[in-house]
Amino acid sequence: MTRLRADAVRNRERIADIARQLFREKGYDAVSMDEVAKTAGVGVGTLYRHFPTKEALYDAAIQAWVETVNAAADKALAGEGAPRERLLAWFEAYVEFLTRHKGAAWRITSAMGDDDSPFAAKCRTYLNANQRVVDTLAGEGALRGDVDAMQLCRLVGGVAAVVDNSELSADAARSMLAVVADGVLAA
Amino acid sequence: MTRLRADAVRNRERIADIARQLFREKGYDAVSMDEVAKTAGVGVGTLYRHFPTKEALYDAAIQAWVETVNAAADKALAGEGAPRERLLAWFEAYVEFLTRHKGAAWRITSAMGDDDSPFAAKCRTYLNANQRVVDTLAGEGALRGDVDAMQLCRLVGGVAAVVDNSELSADAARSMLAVVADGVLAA
DNA sequence: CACGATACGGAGGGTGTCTCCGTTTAGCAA
DNA sequence: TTGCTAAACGGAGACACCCTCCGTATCGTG
Repeated sequence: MTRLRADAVRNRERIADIARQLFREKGYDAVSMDEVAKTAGVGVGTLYRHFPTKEALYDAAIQAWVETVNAAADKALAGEGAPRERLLAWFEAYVEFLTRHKGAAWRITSAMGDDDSPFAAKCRTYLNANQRVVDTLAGEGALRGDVDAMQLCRLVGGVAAVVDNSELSADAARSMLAVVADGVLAA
Repeated sequence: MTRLRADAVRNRERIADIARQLFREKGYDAVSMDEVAKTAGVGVGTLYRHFPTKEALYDAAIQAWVETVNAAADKALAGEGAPRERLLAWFEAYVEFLTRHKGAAWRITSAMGDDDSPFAAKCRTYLNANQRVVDTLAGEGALRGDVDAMQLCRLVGGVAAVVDNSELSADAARSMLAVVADGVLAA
């Protein structure tokens, strides 16, 4: 295992930073690899040396915020409110995560259950967080028997994708999430 | 208003037929306009004379089945069962419609509320059908007060998109739809 | 049958992802 | 410091996609 050259490390980080900004402002489709390269002041060859595909670059660009998802789940669950409030708090946090980068919600939710996707690692993290939520609330007897974490990922991810795509208001998102919450909570 | 030439009509129909088959088998992205043209035995210019964009061709290709959606809504509502059964029957029919062509569910659900989309007409039809379902069940006092048809289109469309994309089983679809149904039915 | 309006075909323009390879440079060793 | 080699760089260009343009062929009417 040979060390990475210093200039390579610098470039990799600058590229990921630039890409993060661009993707965040414009969304996945509206940013071309040429644009990322030009903005970062490197050739496209350099881009592809560091990130084998555009999706891999995207994955790296949106990496940082994924790592706080578990903390967010804990925070939502730790509240004192009724199960419904805590579940909704988690749902809203989850949607907020997924919609932080335009186009990410659908891409990630699409990749759920696909081990070959560049987003597979992120999906596992999300699935895990949802699993903890399910376990906690089920332990309190607050959920219907047949709720599982993957299903929740898909339901809430689907809502997030629609909210992101149609640029719906937070209120509209909340009322859709309330439907899902009421559907999984014990009657 | 001059008449259409006979060969033009023939070509238009053959193109739409071929496109329907191809899109249905492979999904929107995996079919190129060149492929449609070659398979139909025409030049791409002819394609674009009849359909101004790929999305317009897609819209035409999936047209036929849309026209039966109102009948499907009536049929689902006409049943004798409890509101929950009838609502679920409608949801399943709706998802079955949207997933009949790979990739259509997300495209159409994305276009909800966008009057400029090539799918705007389809969206209105779908919205209408959902509105009738909402009106009927609300008339029976079976729904929560704040349910509206657009929200339902988005929720069920989101589920359809995920089901289509991840090629989920009918059972998996049903259990997700049950969550949505329980979330909108009066407690 | 002749002729004008209509339709056809496919080369090619513009843009996107990704590859290939000649050139440059970092970093170590003498 | 200097020389050398493996690593990294840059950007031309291959390939695929959607779509346009215009010269050619065809329909259908007078």
